[in-house]
Amino acid sequence: MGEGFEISAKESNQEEGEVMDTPERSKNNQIAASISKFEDSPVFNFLNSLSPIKPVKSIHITQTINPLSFATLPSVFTSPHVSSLRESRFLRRHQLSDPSKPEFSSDERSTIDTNKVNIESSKQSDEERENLNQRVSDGEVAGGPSYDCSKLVVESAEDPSYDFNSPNSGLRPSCGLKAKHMADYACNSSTLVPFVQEASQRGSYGSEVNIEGVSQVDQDKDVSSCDWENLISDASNLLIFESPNGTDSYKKSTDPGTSFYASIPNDMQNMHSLCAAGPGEQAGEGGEPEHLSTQPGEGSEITEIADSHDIIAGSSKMDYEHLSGLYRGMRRRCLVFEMAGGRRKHMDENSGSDSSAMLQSDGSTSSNDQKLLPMRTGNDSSRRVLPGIGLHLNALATTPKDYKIVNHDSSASGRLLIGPSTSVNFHPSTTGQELLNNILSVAPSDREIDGIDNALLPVEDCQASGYMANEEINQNSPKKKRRRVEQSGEGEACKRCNCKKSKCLKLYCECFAAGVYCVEPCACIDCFNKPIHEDTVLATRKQIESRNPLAFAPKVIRGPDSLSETGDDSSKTPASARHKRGCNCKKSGCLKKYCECYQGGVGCSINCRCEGCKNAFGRKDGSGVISTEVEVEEDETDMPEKSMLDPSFQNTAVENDLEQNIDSAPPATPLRAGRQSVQLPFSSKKKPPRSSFPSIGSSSGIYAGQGFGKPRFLPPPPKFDKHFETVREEEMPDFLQGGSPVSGIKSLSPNGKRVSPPHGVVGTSPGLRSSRKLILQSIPSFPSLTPNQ
DNA sequence: GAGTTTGAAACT
DNA sequence: CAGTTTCAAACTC
Repeated sequence: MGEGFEISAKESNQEEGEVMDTPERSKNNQIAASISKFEDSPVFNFLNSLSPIKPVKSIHITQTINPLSFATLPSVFTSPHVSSLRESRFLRRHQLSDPSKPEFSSDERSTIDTNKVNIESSKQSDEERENLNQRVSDGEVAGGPSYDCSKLVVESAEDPSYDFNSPNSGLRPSCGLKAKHMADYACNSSTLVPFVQEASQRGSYGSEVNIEGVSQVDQDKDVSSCDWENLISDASNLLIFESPNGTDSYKKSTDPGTSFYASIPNDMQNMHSLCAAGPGEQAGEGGEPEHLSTQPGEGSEITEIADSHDIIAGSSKMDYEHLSGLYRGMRRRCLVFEMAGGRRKHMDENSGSDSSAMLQSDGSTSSNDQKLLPMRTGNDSSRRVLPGIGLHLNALATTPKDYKIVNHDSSASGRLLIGPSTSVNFHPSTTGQELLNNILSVAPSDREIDGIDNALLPVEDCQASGYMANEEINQNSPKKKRRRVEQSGEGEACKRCNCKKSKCLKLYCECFAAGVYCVEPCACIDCFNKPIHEDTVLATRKQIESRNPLAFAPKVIRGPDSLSETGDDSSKTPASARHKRGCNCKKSGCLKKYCECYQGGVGCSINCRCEGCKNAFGRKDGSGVISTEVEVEEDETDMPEKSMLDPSFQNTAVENDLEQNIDSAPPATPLRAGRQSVQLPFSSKKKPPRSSFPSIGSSSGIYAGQGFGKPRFLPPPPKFDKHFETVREEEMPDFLQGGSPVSGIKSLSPNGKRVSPPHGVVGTSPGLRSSRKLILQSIPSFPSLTPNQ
């Protein structure tokens, strides 16, 4: 690994120049090359020794960590791309690494990536790009020089992909491939390659991972000494500690080259071919984001694998499709924002031609995801750097490269920034195949880039994502659109606005609020929320952020507790989630979508100033689920509604009910009493604790993640989907997580009824408990966040 | 499809 | 920070 990688790096350096290597490295590389011969055997041994260990760690770590840290991790990008498989291993690394990553990985990789991009851009002409795009669409991997990388990825990926199926196979082969590819292609993509390799290796489950880490270690150590034992011991250490760097590198690698996805493969076959490439890239690009999202654990890993696998294999494993679909959604969200940023850069660098480049690289990866998501994590590092708050815009501004163009084109409408919300994807029923179908159908033949703006991403997600797609696309009427969206369950991802006066540059605009560009389906007038007006959009976002840093942050925050504790339930149960600011409903009883809490599928919390809260998902009181009781009590009028609930909600409501075990109890506790009364949040069950950990349940901001150092993707506000919520938690932006959602954000006590403690945690109960919560929350949340970032 | 209601966002 | 206005979604007819 190390050799191949280094070699590639050298070559790349020649071409690209510079970036890759520091003098030390070059030396190390040379040395390593010489040493490598010797090392092989020892290294392998070393790896072998290591590999067993890691798996164990990985497993445990994932489980333990995921709940708390993962949310952060995923956001980090860190190793995510590596893959679900890796995650287990890297879990620690990620956390540890995250901090380190920025330095090491970000610098080198980012630079490399940029170089690549530039190179590619310079090399490729627009025509070539177009050709590539077409190829990609066709399923062919692009052949251009820049594209070579993609090929490499593909090839290497293939093995891995298969490996995924059979974990055992493949590690070394992949390595060999890597080396070859690296040497042969000597593409700028060197970064990519490593990444791919890693991905593939990881896919193989691990031993490979060790290798990677080892390779790095080897480099460092080779120079100094040949003592294998020492190396091994060191390596082991390194693996643990340094691994982060490795992960970083992976991330980096993924970001740059991989960042670009081919827009969409038309055919399954194409898919397959693309998929072959895809794993690497996807893993690489999406990988981070994906991982971020996926980190959750074994299950996540599996899903990811499945995704990659599916994509890669093209295999059409239907089984995985669903999962993949989910992930895709996840990825998209994440990707989107990242994309946005990355994309823009990319565009800038490439001078707009990027799309092709992106396509190429992406194309290779093109998997369903790609189609769906144009996004790529792209250069996470750069993004990470961005200080911005999590706003998507920020992310965009900062990380132009990431943006991907979704070419979708058309059919759909346009381009959307992918919203976090692609919640649709998550919907169980449709997900996989539908998405694929949609995607396929949608196949973006067009990729014409309007320009940089376009780069931003047209997200297909809405359309692709789901149910919505076809219908929505066709339909223009805002109402229909909305409803569809709701029905689809998507909440925000595919939002369609109908703004008349706000120019879609205010939070009134759902699209804007979600960090997404308005698309055709939108019925907005005078819309400035389009790629063309990117500058304006970004500026506006900044202004809004300056006013309220969390303006674009997910509105719904999930309590970590729920995650860890409740586990399944928590993820599902809305109860754990809370609206960051809380609602202020006066007349709706929090039983209609007017209520953001209700709309987000979460219960009202202390932060809420609502009157007569009947929120079926949970009252302020913390009475938790409530539902019926409350409703019964006060709302006689509302009752019908409750039962009815919005169609869109029904699903969620049902789920919630199941999860929450809604108190069907009619008795209604007087709404107010419950609410205000502060029934103990804790009493309600999980709420208090949940609140304590702020996890973001839904997120409105697509971009958001990036803004904060890490590119977290805020999941779209899942207004309806709870699935999202669970996922989101993981995805939650670090900052969000760190701070108690509510507390951190704002203490709401407008009315003074309830004041969230300063730090706010969300604490449901005012009073003493709140204090407790604060402590707990504050502590866990922040720490976790920082490390990753 | 038009009009009303609602509550968040924006403004003062 | 509080009150008011603006806005667009949600809802109703």
